[in-house]
Amino acid sequence: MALTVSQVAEIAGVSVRTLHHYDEIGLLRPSGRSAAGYRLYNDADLARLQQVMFFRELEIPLQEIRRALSDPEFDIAAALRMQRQLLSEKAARLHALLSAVDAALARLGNEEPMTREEMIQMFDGFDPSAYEAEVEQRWGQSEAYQESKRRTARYTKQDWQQIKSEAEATFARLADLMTAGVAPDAPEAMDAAEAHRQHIDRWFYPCSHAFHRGLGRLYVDDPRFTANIDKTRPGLAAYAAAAFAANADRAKPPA
Amino acid sequence: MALTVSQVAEIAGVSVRTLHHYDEIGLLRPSGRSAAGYRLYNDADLARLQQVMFFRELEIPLQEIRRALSDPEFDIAAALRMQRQLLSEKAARLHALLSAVDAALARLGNEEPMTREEMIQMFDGFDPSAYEAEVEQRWGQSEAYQESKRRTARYTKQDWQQIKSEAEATFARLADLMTAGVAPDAPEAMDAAEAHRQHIDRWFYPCSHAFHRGLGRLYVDDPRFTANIDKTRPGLAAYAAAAFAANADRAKPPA
DNA sequence: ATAGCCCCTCACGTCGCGTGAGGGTCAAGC
DNA sequence: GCTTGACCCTCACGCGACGTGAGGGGCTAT
Repeated sequence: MALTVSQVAEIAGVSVRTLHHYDEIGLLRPSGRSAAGYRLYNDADLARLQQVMFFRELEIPLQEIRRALSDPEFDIAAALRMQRQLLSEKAARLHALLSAVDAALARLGNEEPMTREEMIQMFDGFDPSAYEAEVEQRWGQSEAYQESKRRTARYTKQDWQQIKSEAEATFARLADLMTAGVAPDAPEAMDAAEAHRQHIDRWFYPCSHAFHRGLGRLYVDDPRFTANIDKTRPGLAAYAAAAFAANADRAKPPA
Repeated sequence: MALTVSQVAEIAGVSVRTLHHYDEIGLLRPSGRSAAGYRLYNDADLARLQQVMFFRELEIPLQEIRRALSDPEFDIAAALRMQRQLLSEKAARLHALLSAVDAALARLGNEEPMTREEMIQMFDGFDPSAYEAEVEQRWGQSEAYQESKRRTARYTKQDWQQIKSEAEATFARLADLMTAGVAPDAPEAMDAAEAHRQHIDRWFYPCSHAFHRGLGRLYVDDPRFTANIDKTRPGLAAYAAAAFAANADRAKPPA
């Protein structure tokens, strides 16, 4: 019943070198050796290899796998949850990439052999250079800002169009409410604020209610934002800020 | 307008070391140096960095990116298609992993602290040991077989259920056509054959029309396959083989 | 006894950087 | 004019999970 390296390798679909490696780092030591020093694996070794491969497939570092398998107290659930989180982020990133590639291919299909410059256009569908430096100062190295930069770098032109129209829609909704004389802490206004928060959360960075309230303040404090927003309707920036704050209070009432 | 490493790093969201590295390997050499030897990047350099980051995000090796950017004849479309394929496979794999993790977590939530052995069960939802040796002989070390082994090792129990029901559906479709007296080279039969081919292609290995034809032959030549398929309806294996061949001819007519 | 395939142990290579070590540069404040 | 601190430079080793020989022994069959 004792199997040699190549047999185990074949069964498990890994390379011989991989088995050597796992032996070296103490992740999977064969239970026996032949007289000539050949590694000999029994059923228990195979079972352990299965476990190793499971965790490896989840992209858990080998060292951690080793610890996990040796520690009977190891919290598998916690590890799985962490890993799940990591995997779903990776998946989301992959989907964004796929649509970026599709967009690129679509263009390639239609017209002339798209230049590389055109391709890049997809990636700077908006012009960050004007605001970027100052935004940086205000938001500093905040997590949110970093995350936003990471995310936005990946959006395609199509994405940007959708983002823009969505953003306009939420502000239009707020503008209508304002014109109708609805108070910014009315439920409808708060709902519109919430829609905006989710928009940010979806497209830019994880946006808590508290953070959203801060964003509202920025809209009135920073003349560039104020000017841009008040183009839709004068006073909208202040109205939006009040609605954001009310919505934040609704979610987590002030102490 | 000339930027130093840290400025470029900040803008692009990469590390200084990364820029050093890209310089070292000739992927992105700054267009200038200051008197003191500082790297100085201009707008063209930034543009090139954008391109590099685009391809890098697609997980293309840096060396290939370098070649791509230096070769004006480089077929971007082909590269994108290849990369798309690769990415979508990765995404599929990730989703399988996610559901595997979810399944594991679900069990963990309910019952006793699930044993590792239970966890592994997910991974051998089917029993390949019975056929494996012989299949190996027939298909030998073929690329397809290796690829299939690699892929199938990763499917979860859920996946297998879906695969199984999909497979049954395609064979049921063929069985219906056969009973209805439709010729195996009729369009409907060829469409059903094509559905089966895509099923294989999706779940097991890249399955060309030619390869699919060979698969059909295997279904009639190998009594184990024949018996299993003819359980649904006697003669179905032969009918399927004929339909596969017809479908292959349709895709690429015989010389 | 020879051939051919298996096995072993070093040990260096790969990729995309991270992370110092050791030292020069530059603008600002004292 | 000198120090401070934030930049910049060039080596050069480290990492993670193996790949890929090199050099040598073992096993089995003809």
